[in-house]
Amino acid sequence: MTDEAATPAAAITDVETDDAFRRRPRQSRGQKRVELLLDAAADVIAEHGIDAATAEAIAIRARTAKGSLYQFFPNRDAVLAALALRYADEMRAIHERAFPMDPHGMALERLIDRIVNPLAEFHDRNPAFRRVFATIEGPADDTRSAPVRLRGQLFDSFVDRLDVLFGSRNPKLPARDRRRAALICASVGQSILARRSRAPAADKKPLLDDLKRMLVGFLQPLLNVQQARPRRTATKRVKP
Amino acid sequence: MTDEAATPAAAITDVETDDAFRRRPRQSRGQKRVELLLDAAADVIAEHGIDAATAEAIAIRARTAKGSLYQFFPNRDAVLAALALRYADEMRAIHERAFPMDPHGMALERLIDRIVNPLAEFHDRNPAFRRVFATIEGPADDTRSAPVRLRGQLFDSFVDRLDVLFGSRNPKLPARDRRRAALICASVGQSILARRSRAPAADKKPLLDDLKRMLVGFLQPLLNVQQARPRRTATKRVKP
Amino acid sequence: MTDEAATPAAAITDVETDDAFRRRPRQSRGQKRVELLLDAAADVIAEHGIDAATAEAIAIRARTAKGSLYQFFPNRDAVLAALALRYADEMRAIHERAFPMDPHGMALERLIDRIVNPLAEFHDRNPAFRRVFATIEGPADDTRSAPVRLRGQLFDSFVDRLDVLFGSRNPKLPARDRRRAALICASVGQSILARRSRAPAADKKPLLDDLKRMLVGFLQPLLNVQQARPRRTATKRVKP
Amino acid sequence: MTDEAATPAAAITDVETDDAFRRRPRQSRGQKRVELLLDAAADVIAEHGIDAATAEAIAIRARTAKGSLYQFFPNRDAVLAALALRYADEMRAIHERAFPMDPHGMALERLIDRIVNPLAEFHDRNPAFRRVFATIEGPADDTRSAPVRLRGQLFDSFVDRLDVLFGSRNPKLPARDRRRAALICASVGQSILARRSRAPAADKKPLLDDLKRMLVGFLQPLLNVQQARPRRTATKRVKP
DNA sequence: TATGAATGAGTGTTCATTCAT
DNA sequence: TATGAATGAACACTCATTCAT
Repeated sequence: MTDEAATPAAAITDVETDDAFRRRPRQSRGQKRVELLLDAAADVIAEHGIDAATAEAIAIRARTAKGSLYQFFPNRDAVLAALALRYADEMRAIHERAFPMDPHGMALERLIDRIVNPLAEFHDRNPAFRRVFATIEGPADDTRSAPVRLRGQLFDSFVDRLDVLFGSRNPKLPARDRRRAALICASVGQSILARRSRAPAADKKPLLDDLKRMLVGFLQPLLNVQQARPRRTATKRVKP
Repeated sequence: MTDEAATPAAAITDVETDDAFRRRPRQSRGQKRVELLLDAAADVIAEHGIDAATAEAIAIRARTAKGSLYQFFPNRDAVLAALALRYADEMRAIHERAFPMDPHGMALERLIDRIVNPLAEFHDRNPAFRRVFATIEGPADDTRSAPVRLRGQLFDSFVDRLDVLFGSRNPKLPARDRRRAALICASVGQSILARRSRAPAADKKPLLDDLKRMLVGFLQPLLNVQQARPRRTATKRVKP
Repeated sequence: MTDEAATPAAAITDVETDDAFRRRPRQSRGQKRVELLLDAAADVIAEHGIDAATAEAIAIRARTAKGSLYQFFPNRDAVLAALALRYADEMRAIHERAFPMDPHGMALERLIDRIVNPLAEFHDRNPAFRRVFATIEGPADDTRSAPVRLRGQLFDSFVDRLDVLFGSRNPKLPARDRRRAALICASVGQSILARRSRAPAADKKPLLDDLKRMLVGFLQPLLNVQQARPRRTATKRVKP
Repeated sequence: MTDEAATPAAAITDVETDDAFRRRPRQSRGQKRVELLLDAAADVIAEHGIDAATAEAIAIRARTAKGSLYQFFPNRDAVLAALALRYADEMRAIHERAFPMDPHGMALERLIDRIVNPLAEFHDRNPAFRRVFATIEGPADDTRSAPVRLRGQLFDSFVDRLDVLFGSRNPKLPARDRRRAALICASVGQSILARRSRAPAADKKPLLDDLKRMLVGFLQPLLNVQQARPRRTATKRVKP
């Protein structure tokens, strides 16, 4: 179980670790500057989109000289890649907490709550994330840019997690169906959560409820086959 | 009824009609050239992404001189806008056929089939569409480019259509809930259809079925309330 | 004989023909602009050295916008490569005239005159050539720049020519010695001619004479072994 | 005699003495650091060319911080200038040993051996020297960099030495011819020695022999006039 | 003092748009 | 009118040099 969960988690973090930095900053000043630059990049992306996140725009936003950016990053894409990595790290932490060790004893609704709620909060908190990394666009070109590649890896690792989870919930479910269900849930979740974050405050709660209801409705027939489980003596039926 | 459908349809087409063309070509010669350019733009976008759709790339793909492009379009964005318009036109035709005059007598499943199937086919046929226009990213900046604006308008008009449809299916449904349901369906549909088009052939059918099942499950409680009333006693057909 | 001469001649011209141009200019205007740019590059190099031949400096010198340079050349190095090609073409013409079809009947002094004189004139006329292409620096790095590569190829093809010539003069001369002699003559010639072109006018003639005397002295023992040739009936000893 | 030799020797060393060092390091510690930096610069130049010898590359190669470089040198050119000075010092030592006190009693061949051999060895040992300082390119611009200026001075001082030497060998030789001969010998020597150092091992000895033979042949008529006097009648010496 | 971060002018390159032919 | 050249503003990236720690 731990292993199953560990693999995809690692997949997130190992993304592009190699050349993400031109040189790892050795003075605390540099560490701070790197964070500043990533924050600046996120701000620019959030406000003006990824195409506006030029080296200069990022530098200006970070109140830094353009050259400083290249002290730590080999090129502009590396900044975005590092930003993605930072998101990936936080994502991993969220996943680690969200995906329960033993999901068998948990009602589907609660399970979904546990996963969806922190993701919703994450989307709310990171406009740049939803703007760049919560997109559907797929690979069609060899000149893939780092952010696009990372976006795919982030998504895939989330699908992996769901895949494993669904498998442990219903081992009878054929692998193909399981993976497809995972893909759909990830896709729908990403899509609705991104939209929800931009919705007026009044719609946020209902949108989240609707998403959950949709996922429950979709997953129920796939995962709850073994409804009458023997080890539950007392009633306490989580779901009627 | 016709009106209800016409309004959002018009919304799609009237988008940017004013300056989209520098000079509306009346001769079929020019018309053909425009179509060629739009085809070329779509091809380039499909293969290399929107950033690669430079004026020169489009012209080369269309086997035309760069200058000719500006004979018909005031600027590069106008090309993309025109492409979006062309998609919008086809979309409108699809909607016109898909959204039935009298949806009352139609089972929800059939209704969804009617709308989703042609859209799925449309996504399959237009890789450039899903690559650029089937994205979530929303407006956040004044310097927004035409394609982004149009993408939003396309989406909104689809939501409008669904909104109207849902309203005619269940007039009791509060406007706010209705619109939200429409938004969710549009968002989910777009997301899954775009992904489906890039999926391996074997997955295409199941993905479509899953999407439909998901939508039915989500809409059933919202739209089928009135149907159940007369035959309430016996059957309880809601979910076999 | 014709073949032997043709091979190295071709070697000069085939240098980098492929991507020297981003796009071959199709209007006569463009042709002129290309020539202008090459002239400008040559001027800048002649006056300020190759490091000063920046894209901007060349453009300014050619009274052109910086961007125009990239209309015809894929990058800055390609300009220098094209310049080298132009030199190579002229060189080839010079060689074609200088290297006689049948050198057997010609005194060594005359042979050398025929080769050295036009080269001296060429060096005089092309300061940029001697500044960049008449240098010794050899390969030591993979990131070879086009001009350096071309410089080597130009030199090598000249050595090839001499090699062939020496071989036809004295077939008994071992290939290794022949090639070495060719290398030395080319190297010495290049070195002295470049220096001569920068010398005060009064020194130009004596420097040329000295170079020739040096070459004659060096080559005499290698090439004139078969001194008593039967087909020369009358005395008319060109060189005692 | 000592004076004659001393003047050009001094000329080599006095070059740029003033500002070459920002602060002349008195502690052996600093001295060592300076030597390390110069070694590093030479290495980088030898391996990747002078353009690659950036302040950072040199510092990294010297396992030093970039800032330390500026502790000892006012700017990057000063590093190269100091390197040139170091070469000049070694050169001067070589010259001091090579240029005999009384060359009158020495055969021309031995004289040339004495000068050429250590220079050949020096070229072999110092790839950076031949890469940067053994070039023909002459001054033509005020913005000339220190290395170029120094390269010229090194060469000139060698010419001076030869000039003096030739004068002492044949006082009758007109100053103009003498200086020209010195120039030619220096130029040819530099050119061939640089090439020889990059030649395959098997060619090194023959190339050196050829160079010597060439120089002997060239200088014989100019310097050995007084020796030939007694046997003038018969032989018809090649060029009196 | 030694280290490595900060700075910004400069260079190569792209590309939308205009213009001459 | 169609073609492709001309233009210049923008952007990515480098590197000598200065500065804070």
